[in-house]
Amino acid sequence: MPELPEVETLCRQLHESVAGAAIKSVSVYDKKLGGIEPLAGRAIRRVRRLGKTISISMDNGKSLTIHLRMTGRLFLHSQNTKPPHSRLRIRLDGRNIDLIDPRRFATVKVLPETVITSDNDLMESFSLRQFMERHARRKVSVKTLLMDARAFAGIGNIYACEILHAAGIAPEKRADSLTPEQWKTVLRHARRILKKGIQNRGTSISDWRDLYGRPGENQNELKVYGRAGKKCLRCAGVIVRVKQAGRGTYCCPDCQK
DNA sequence: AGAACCGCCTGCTTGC
DNA sequence: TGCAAGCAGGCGGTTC
Repeated sequence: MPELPEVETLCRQLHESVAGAAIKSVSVYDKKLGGIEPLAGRAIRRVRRLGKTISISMDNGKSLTIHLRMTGRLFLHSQNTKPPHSRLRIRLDGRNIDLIDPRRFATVKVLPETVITSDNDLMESFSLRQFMERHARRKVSVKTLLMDARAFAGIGNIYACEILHAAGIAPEKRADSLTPEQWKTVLRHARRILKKGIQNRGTSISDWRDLYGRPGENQNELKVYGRAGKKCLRCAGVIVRVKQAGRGTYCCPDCQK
């Protein structure tokens, strides 16, 4: 599932490959996506990430925004054939960007370009003071808070599990019970883990692929996610999988307190 | 107001 | 072997 590192990978690759290109046409293959206003003739200016959203800004002051949700991918290719589960195609000069999405949760919109200043993105600007004021006293679990898009941009289930394991904090621990020092520890590990995820072009635990169809390499770095029953890599414990707020959560009961 | 829960989807896994 | 049920989960909307 695409989280911050996966979406950042796609945005960097898109910007590198298609900035300056002109859109020839856009085809929507899935009615569920709804109508997209015409984009033919527009030139792509830049591609950037806003949380987990991909924003492709064009030369008319609007931006094509894509959210991949669970199983969405973008695939840049030059074939005429339609890949399985392709829901939308953006045609450029001799190249296509296909939105591939088996579960059909992804969303696509054309929105006016807005100057958005996010203050909750650990890879961009993040205000610790504002975070402490707004969220540190909340009664939700620390894992739920890590995955709350208002508190942190782009952190999903896999990276939340990894961050809490690295920080030695139990996922069900209440957010309001962490000291400022513990939050600093969490944020330090979060930055490190997200950065490494980007360097590794994402975590290909199931069907994640980058813009060119290549798997990422960050699955080799995972310390807890998907490792139920295996030995903890930090201590002598055994990783368990528990259900928390409806999501599979991996942690080590011995070294996460 | 804040926290918990629901439903959207479909491919894969599990159990009989 | 085959088929149905169970499961996965981001996030907007609804309910408590």
